[in-house]
Amino acid sequence: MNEQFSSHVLSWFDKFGRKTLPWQLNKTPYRVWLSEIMLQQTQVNTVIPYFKRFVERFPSLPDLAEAEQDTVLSLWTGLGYYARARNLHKAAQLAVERYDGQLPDSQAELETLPGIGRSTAGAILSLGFGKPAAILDGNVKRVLARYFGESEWPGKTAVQRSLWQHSEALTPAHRHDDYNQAMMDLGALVCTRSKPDCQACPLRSDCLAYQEDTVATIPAPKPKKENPTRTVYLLIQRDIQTLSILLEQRPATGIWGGLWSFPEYESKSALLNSAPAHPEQLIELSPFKHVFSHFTLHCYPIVVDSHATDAINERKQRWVPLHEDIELGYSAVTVKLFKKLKVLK
DNA sequence: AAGGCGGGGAA
DNA sequence: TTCCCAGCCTT
Repeated sequence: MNEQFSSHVLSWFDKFGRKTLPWQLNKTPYRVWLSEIMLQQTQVNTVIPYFKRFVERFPSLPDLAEAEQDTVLSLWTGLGYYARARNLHKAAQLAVERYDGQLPDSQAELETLPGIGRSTAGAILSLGFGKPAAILDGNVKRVLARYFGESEWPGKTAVQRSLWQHSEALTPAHRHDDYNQAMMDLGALVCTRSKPDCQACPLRSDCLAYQEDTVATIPAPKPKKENPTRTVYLLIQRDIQTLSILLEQRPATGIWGGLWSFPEYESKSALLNSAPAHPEQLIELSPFKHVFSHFTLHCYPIVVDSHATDAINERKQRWVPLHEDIELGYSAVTVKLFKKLKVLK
């Protein structure tokens, strides 16, 4: 029964699976790990150029461990979910300390490293080390939820547990790596969230959702809650002589952790209180919204022109030249505003 | 313009 | 165990 499932999946993989993604070439545990972290919340096509830049700069795990965090974050700029980059960097350093610069090859040890959970550990073991292990990423979750006609939201603890059991039971001992890749490919290419191509699916004949015509409603959507609004005033302090901008590094944890951003204030008056006393010019840029999944940020950027002074308070700050690429991590909002500033006279 | 994606760490 | 993180892509 389970053998039939995996043999259907593997036959499909032989014909249609992806076999030449950048991380599938010169395959090593390090490259598999890096790709899995990048792919955690980001789609393949977005990841590819980031992955290539990253491995070119850091060909091996010790190279990554030795790097400055700012450099790591700069290579992550635009990819989002920056905690992934901080955890990746930390995990590389731990692997150097504990495992002589190698990734460990057991599920339990892998899961002690920050950023590596059950599914990512399984992927590293199976794809990177060739050891049998099960995975359950979003693609696999969707395929299994439909195959077993799971009508409840897959994020629920009980459903999650059940899907993991199915995944463990179905993962074959032989060709587990191809099987795992196949399940991810199936979810990404055939069993897509909307408009799945059931006619092309090797599991069609036994898929409960297909039989019961519930493919369109599985997986059930995540229960949603309202999206609150926050407002920030961004102080863009500009040195008109050198065309440098004063940025500050955010705290190591939390939103945009470790990235370099404009100082934030709750109100315009608070911002002006911290700005130079007699600015030469004060420009209020157009406010804009930045939407996150759990809140919407209303941004009010205010450019204050002055001559460079020392850091205005005890926060960690530095002047960054507008027209040079410094290796620092920035959020998309910062990148967006830098672009605006470059064309602002 | 709105909603989905998605695994892991903190609370 | 629940809640929170956070930007790109598809619809």
